[in-house]
Amino acid sequence: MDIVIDPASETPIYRQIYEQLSAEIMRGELRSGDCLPPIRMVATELRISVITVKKAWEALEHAGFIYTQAGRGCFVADVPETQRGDKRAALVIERLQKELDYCRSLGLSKEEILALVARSFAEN
Amino acid sequence: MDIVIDPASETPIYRQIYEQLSAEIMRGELRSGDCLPPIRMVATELRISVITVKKAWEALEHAGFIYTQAGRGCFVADVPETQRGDKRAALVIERLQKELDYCRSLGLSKEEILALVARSFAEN
Amino acid sequence: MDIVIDPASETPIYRQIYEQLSAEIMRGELRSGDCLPPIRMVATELRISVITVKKAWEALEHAGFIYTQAGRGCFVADVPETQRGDKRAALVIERLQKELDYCRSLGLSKEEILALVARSFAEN
Amino acid sequence: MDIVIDPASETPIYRQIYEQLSAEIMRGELRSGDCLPPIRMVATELRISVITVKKAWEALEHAGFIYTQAGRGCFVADVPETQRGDKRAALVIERLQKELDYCRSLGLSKEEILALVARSFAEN
DNA sequence: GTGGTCTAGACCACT
DNA sequence: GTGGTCTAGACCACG
Repeated sequence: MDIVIDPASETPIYRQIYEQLSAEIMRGELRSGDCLPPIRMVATELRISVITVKKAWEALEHAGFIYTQAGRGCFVADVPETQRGDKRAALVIERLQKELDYCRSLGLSKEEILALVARSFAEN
Repeated sequence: MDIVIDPASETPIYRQIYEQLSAEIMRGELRSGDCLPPIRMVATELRISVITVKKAWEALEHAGFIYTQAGRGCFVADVPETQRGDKRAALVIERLQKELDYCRSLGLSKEEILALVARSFAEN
Repeated sequence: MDIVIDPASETPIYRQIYEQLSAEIMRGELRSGDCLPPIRMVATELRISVITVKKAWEALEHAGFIYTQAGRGCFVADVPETQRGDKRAALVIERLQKELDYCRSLGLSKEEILALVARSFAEN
Repeated sequence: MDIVIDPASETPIYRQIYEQLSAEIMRGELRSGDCLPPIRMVATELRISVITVKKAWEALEHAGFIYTQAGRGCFVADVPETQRGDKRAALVIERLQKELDYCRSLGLSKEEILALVARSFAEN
């Protein structure tokens, strides 16, 4: 469970956590039933407020990625393989679509964008 | 000079205006020297506060897209053709790159992303 | 009577005119009794509003540099040689003093400032 | 962090604040990483509107003197020692040069100006 | 608690 | 008429 925080980023910290954990769950790195570390511990390690971690956890629970058992902790929920594709799509497609539309509004051509995509996948 | 506001959007109104106008300037629809309509008029037409329009204008001036002559009005600045490409790139590539990286981190394949791009350009 | 306007400058146009004309009078280039050109003519030549020229003229009259004869025009006032020094001082010393204080507040040393002064006089 | 407001001054309040704080940062009195007091507190102490303070803060951030972390506060940015000289110069030299040129155009001699400089540094 | 956004409305300087 | 500044006061997102 790696989480990297960029305090200078425009995206709020709790959202950075949410995006990274949800991605790990969908990639299968965190498996159904796995227990998440206590929020106080995460907060200490990341040097951020407990409230912020709590907010990220809530977002994850709300989206169905984790569930809470009062007094015991938080666990990774069971996301059936078939649903993962849908979730991924729901998470990302709208955002990407917006970004692409913005690119087009600036006059970027389809070719230019395709080149960027290719580069992104070539990098690693 | 078309501006469309979405009050429900997460991105602040003044930023929506900024993005649309900067895009129009970079596409060359608004030409160097063109006089922008008075902020009060824009405010009335868009049914928003003068101050919100002013904030957008300030952002545009700050970014070098327009310049102000107190008492006379605001004018489109001279953005050399060669710089336009750079500005567009600087504005958009970083954002798009981030989005693409996030898509990949969710496990989206290159093919899935290319399909989204194709769809975006097919729509209109 | 040369006047050069910089529309992009922060100092208002009427003040640019005021400063240049008052300087010309104090240097003796415009002499006591000389008739100034009609404001409409000045406005046309400088491509600015008549109102702006009027404002500059009023400022000059208020400061005692020119006087108006209704229906005939505006004339350079009689500024005795002895008074010129005082007027110059009054005009400029306060402003320069402020500027120097600001330089000091930024930590500029006396030597650095003296170097700037020397350079200013060395240029032409 | 001393700020003194002169409500009677021609220079806008937010600019007075900007100039004083930027000077303190460049002199090294406010150090990189230092947390600025909350804008509402500053507003209360100076008996001005929060918005006016915010405007000053925005100008400082825009110029790279401070950075903001929403929800946490504003912090003094890291201005490398080497850049400080440049920033100071860029800020002040142009203004001082203009002022000196104006003095010369009024016929002030180099000696007179040097005397003013000497006096400015003799005062305190 | 912090800053970010938006509102309505006033007054001033400049053209 | 234009933009520039300042006001008071509200609501939201973030930590």
